[in-house]
Amino acid sequence: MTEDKKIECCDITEVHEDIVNHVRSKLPEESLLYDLAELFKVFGDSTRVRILVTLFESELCVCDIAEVLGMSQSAISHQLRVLKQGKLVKNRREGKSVFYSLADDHIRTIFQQGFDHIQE
Amino acid sequence: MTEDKKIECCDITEVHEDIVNHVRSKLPEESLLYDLAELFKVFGDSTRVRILVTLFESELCVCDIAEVLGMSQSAISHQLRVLKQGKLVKNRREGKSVFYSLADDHIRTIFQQGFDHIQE
DNA sequence: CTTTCATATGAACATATATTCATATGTATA
DNA sequence: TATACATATGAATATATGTTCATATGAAAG
Repeated sequence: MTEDKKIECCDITEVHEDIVNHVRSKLPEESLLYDLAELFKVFGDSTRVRILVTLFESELCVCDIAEVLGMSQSAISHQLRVLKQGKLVKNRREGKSVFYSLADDHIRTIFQQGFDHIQE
Repeated sequence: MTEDKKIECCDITEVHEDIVNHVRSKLPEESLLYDLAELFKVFGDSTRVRILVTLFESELCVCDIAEVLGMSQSAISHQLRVLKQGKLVKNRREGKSVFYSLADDHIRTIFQQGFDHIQE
């Protein structure tokens, strides 16, 4: 039952308890929300954002990304690893080079929505 | 001019230099990309994601959010501050309580796209 | 097989950040 | 005014994370 569940804070207990229970019943599964946060965490670094935006234009090898962004090959490589783990980029080998590209198109949509939010 | 700009890595210099210059010219302003990363950084924490999803359902006071998520009032209050700074939530005072709600609807769209990305 | 070059990776370091604890602020009520 | 309660906040702590440096891996060429 729910009536043995008591809310300690907030005086107007009954009203809030209803709302609390309703909201709780509507919440998505914990693991889904965790995964969502993990996805946004990957987007939440300016180096990774810059890499992804760079890849909007063209498939690129690691050293070209480093050149475009003015950063070390190692730093870029580490971040590409994070992006790959998040399934945001894919890569293919061509001789000594490895070319990276966007894994799917949700990224563009999400970034566009992000831009919209910022610019208002 | 551009020809004095030399790429140290990558043997096939000429080809890559073209791509690098092209991509560079298409990149959005640095500050915009920084702000975008800052926005996603706010989304990139499971407590804040859970707070936002909670607010999808209903306006709530701080102690109710804490109750729904099973966390301390202080922790929630600190995170609400971050969300407020990111202009993702707004609040209004009603007596001793402060009610928080979503600041705009981009958040739902962004989260939906995030869910879509995860579930494929 | 050895060398060269592009990329990947482990360790170390510095920085950022989420939560807790204690306490301050602000509002309503006795 | 004094008390109670909801919220906010500063300091401290623990943990996560981004970059650098050194080095390993892997592919092409001599």
